[in-house]
Amino acid sequence: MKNVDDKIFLMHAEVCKAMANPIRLKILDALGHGEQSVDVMAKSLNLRKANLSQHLAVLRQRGIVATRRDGLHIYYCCANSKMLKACAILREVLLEQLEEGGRLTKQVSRRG
Amino acid sequence: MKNVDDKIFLMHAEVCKAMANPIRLKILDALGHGEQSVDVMAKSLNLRKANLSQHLAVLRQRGIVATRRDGLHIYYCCANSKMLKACAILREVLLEQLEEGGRLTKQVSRRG
DNA sequence: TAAATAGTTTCAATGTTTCGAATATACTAA
DNA sequence: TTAGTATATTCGAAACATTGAAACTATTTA
Repeated sequence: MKNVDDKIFLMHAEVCKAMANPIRLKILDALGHGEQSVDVMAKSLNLRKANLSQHLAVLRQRGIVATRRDGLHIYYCCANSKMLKACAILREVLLEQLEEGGRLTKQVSRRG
Repeated sequence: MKNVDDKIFLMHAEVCKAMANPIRLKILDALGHGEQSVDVMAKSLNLRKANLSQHLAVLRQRGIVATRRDGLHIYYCCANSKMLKACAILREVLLEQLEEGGRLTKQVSRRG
């Protein structure tokens, strides 16, 4: 049997794969503010329902989001706030990089 | 021009893509303990050099690792410790899920 | 300079992800 | 039961990722 570390690396890669799409990251970001129905998300993110549903399925399969049905509507929420925390840290780094990049670009154009 | 948020979601997805592979996560984990040469990593991770180099290129292109040459050797290190922090949080969640799963399995088999 | 070592890149085969379109399922109301 | 709304699944095509093998570049040493 495979050891626990290898299993964790595999699971970790699966989670990253699930997050490796800008639409799915927007979905997670939206769910960070509270649960939402597919319908509402489709409108606010401007996506076809079928496509949104496919992305939600990916997140569901990896246990990143959880669902609750209420009548016709299915409400999605983030399954674990620590995952949002991990996302937030990465975004922090990227924002820094973006700012850094902007500053460098300005310096270069000032020189050119 | 695309707005900053969209750009961040795209960059974030790129970073997740780069991390969405168990080999690359093992590489990052190894680099968490300090810089290492390709040669040493190839041996410790039991990978062909060409393949390791391909994975390192993915991490390099996304700015996740940085390099330094010293003579014949090229040393890789993690470019930003916050990224390791984000990885650590995700692994924490996954370890919890794995433990939770194990506990449930035991309960089920006790009942069965 | 040639040979050796460390690392990278390119190519082609194979596998995976993404999407829209069509189809299917779950629930509600008439 | 039928119709209607909300969501999910399946399929096929295009785009993308992963791999080993071979060819390539950079550095050191003789």
